[in-house]
Formats: sequence, C-alpha cells, structure tokens
Amino acid sequence: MLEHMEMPELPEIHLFAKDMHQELVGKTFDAVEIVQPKSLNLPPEDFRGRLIGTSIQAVSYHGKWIQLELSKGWLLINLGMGGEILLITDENYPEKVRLAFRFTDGSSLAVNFWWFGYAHWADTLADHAMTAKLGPNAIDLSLEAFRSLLQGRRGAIKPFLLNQARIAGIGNVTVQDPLFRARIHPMRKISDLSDDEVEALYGEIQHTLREAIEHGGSKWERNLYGRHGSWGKDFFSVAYRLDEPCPVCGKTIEKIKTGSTSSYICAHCQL
Amino acid sequence: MLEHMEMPELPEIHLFAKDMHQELVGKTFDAVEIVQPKSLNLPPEDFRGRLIGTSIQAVSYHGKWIQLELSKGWLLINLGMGGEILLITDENYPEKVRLAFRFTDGSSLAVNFWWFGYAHWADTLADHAMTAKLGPNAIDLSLEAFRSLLQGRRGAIKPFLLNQARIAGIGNVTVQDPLFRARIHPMRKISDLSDDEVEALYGEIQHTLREAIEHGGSKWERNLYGRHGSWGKDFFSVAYRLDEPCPVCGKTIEKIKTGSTSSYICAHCQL
DNA sequence: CGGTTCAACAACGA
DNA sequence: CTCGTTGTTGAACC
Repeated sequence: MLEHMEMPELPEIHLFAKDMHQELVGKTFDAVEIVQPKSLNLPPEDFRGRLIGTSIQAVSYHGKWIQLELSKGWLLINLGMGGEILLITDENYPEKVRLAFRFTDGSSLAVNFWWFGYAHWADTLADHAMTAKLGPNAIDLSLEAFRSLLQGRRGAIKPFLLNQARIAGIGNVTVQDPLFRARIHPMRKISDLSDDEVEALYGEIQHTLREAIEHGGSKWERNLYGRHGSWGKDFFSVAYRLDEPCPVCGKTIEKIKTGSTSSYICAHCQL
Repeated sequence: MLEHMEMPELPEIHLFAKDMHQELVGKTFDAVEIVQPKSLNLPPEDFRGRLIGTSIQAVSYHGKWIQLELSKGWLLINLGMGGEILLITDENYPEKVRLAFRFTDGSSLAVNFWWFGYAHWADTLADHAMTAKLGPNAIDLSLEAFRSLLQGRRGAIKPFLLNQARIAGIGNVTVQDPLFRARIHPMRKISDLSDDEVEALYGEIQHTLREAIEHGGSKWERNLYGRHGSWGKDFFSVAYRLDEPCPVCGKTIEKIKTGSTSSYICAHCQL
C-alpha cells in the first residue's frame, strides 16, 4: 500500500544535510567512483577533476537538492525518485552504488538512486539553473511570506504547493494531511481561500514538516547512517488511507486524481 | 490569399535597420509625438525625456526588434503584427501614426502599427528582457551553431524554428519553403533529423533569408522610404500555394494546422 | 509513478 | 508566434 512512498521530501533532505554537515565538513575528496555517468552534468573526467583535492566547507539544502559547498565550487545532489546516501567508515561499500566519493581520511560516501538522480558540479549556485529557480524552502517560510507567495495566484492550491519553483521541498506525501487538517480541497482556487484558511494551511504544513524531521524522517527512508525514520502512516489523517473512515466525520476517505498526482481526501470535510 | 502575410520577418527588419543606420546616425531627437502610450514601457513624459537631446549612434536589429543605440541608452522598436516605419523628409506626416520622432534637422520618423507594437527605452540591452532573451539572429548562425541549438531538443522542428527565444527572426513566411526544400515535415521530431537533413535545412534557411533581403523584402511590406520589395509568391515552392501541384512530384499542396500556425506542405515529399 | 524539464496549449491583456 | 504571463497537461528524460 505504501510501496510508492519512498521518495525523499523536505524532512529527509533536511536530515541528510544536517548529518552530512556534521560528518563531512573538513574532509577532502581523494577519489570519485562513477558508475552512472549520465547522472552528471559534466564528463566523468571533468567531474572528478573538479572534486579531487577540494574540501567540504558546509552542507545545506534547497528543496530536494543537497548542496555541498566546496573549497572551490559546489557539489549538488538530487536523489530523484528516491535513493540513499550512506557514510561508509570502513571499507565495506554497499552492494549497489551509482557514485562513491572517497575522502583522504579513508572514509567514503556512497550514493545510490533507485532509479535516477543527479550529481552536478557548479562553480556558483547562480550558475546551476535547476537549483537557482527553486522557491524558498517551505520550512523557512513565515506566514507573511507564505501569504505573499499566494497573493494574486489564480490556480489551485495543491499544484501550487507542489511546484518547486514557488515553494521548495513539499511533495505529495507532505501536502495531503495539511490540506485535510485545514479542511481545504486540493483543487480549491487559491483566490478563494480565506485568510483563516491560509493561516491554518500554513500552520499544518509547518507542523507536518517539523514532525517528520523530529521523528527522523519517514519509515521508508534510511538516513546517512543507514537508519530508518519513524514518521509513517500512523501520523497521517487521510493520506494513503483509502476506504478508511475520516477521523473527523467518519465518512470514507477517497482517492482522487488531482492533475498529474493523486490525492486522498475526505470529500465531506475538505471543501 | 496572401492577406495575412503583412508581418515583417527577419529580411524586412534587416532592411529597416540597414536603411535606418544609413539615414539616422548622427540625428538628434528634438520632439516625440506619442499617440499610443500603451506601446511604451515608460510613462510618456519619461520616454520623451529619455530621448530628447540624445543622438543616434547606430541602428541594428535582433530578431524582429530594431535597436537604435543612442548617445545614452537604447530605443527598441517592435512592429508587432505588422506596421511601417517611414522616414519623413518634409512636413507631411502620414495619416495614421502611433508614434513620431522629430529630429533637430527637421526630418522625422513616423511609426505605425497595424495592431500592436512596442517602442521601448532601455539603459542597456541586458536590461531589456524582451530582447535579452532572444536567440541568435538566424542569418548570423553557422551550421555548427545551428546544430548545437538543435542538440537535445525534444519537440517538433517547425515550432522550434519559430520560437524567437531559440533562433530569432524566422517567421511563418520564411520557414515553410526551407522545410519543403529540405524535404522535412514541419512536425518532424528534431531528434529524428539526420545530420544531412539538418545541413540541408540550414542551407535553405540561409538561402531564403538572403534571397528575400536581396529582393528588398516582401512585396507586401514597405521599407523606410515607403517602397515595396519584390520578394513574393513567385519565389515560393509550396508556401501559400494551396491546391497547386508540388514542383517536385506534382502531387497537390495541402494546408495543414501545425500547432497554432498553418503550413503549406507536399505530404508526399516532406516526411 | 517518482522528480524535473520541456513542449504544447489555452486564455488574456497590452 | 507581436509579446508576456499564468497555469495545465502530457511526454521524455535521466
């Protein structure tokens, strides 16, 4: 039932960045193993050449991208539809690896994508179109900023929230319960939302993201150390609860098509 | 039959820029008459204030925009769906005028749009989004540059050629015969084109643009001096020749919808 | 069906 | 395709 929820969203990326910052700052690239060159934005030799000898200064994130600031340039990683980043402290690499980075201290970082992801090198963040065009991280938004982003928008609320160019980091897992709890139908026109609804939605988004982070990310993901999070379906009110009763009114939760994504909703509570 | 061909494309703009450079360099703006303020990107007073007292240093073009480099800033003119720019040497203004510029030597330039056009002022070209985002002028492209622009494109060839952000200056009149002569269907996927087809298409585009320029632009347009060009349907192989025989195979030329534009093609020759 | 980009399209406005 | 904007949809891609 939850087999298609293995994609990292803001909480998991946030945790990767935090742990990677903790573990990797100060390390220097010694070697780069590239199993899947198509994931790169440079020829493998160039990519390797940019990294080797540089050191990691800081690790942050923007939306679903992890950003490693180097002594020269940036290494930008996107796990695509899902994947793992593992810190390897001994010589035991995991079986499946698309990319591996070895550091001069003997430790390594292994990256695997379930299907496809990116590892890009950029001189500056502004040079990298895919991250440069992202909106602000959802978790860093103030209510006022959220209101002003919604200002004058004509479309529906759910596609807006999922559009990474508007707000970065929200995905189909973290958008559904906030909408339910704010009692807003995913396809409601943004211009129809009352001030109170916007405030409720904002609060529920913040709550959901923080809750997921506090619980170490989702159960279906592994973190930098290979450990699973504890945030899962137990925390959901309607998401992925097809045919179960709405926790508020008891009516049956439905699955509907909302543009190109699916949504679980209570048609009675969400208007 | 040819009633909808009154929009200037690269050849006509090229000729305007050339003649305007010849005639206008050195002239100083003395007065600006603004009949249609909506065409401007500044309040009329500001627009006027930017121009008066400045002189024209050079006239060039980018796509369908004519660029007048001034002693300070740029005046950028786009004729939109069609229009005229006339050099007036006596005091007889044409009847219909949206904008008129008077110079200190007593001469004037009159601009008319059939429907909508622009006259913008910009401090630098980089400041002006509408021209800054244009692709390279079609006529200045090398074969290699043309190939690299097509690299990795997923859509159909005709919409690509008409997209001014990719290549500037090609319009629905100047695109049709090159496609026919290269034997390429307008809706062919770019990724399906062979190297030879790309080269043929490139050559035919260059040929068409240069031929139109050499003949003074299209018959339906007037130049800076009010004179019509001589490039017209006689030069076309299939464009606007509905139900006539294909000059190569004799089959009937068809008119088809290609996205939002129409195309005249030989369905037998163009694959 | 995932993330992201791109293309095609509609509608509107200037 | 005069051009911009906005948003929607579907496809292709890695």
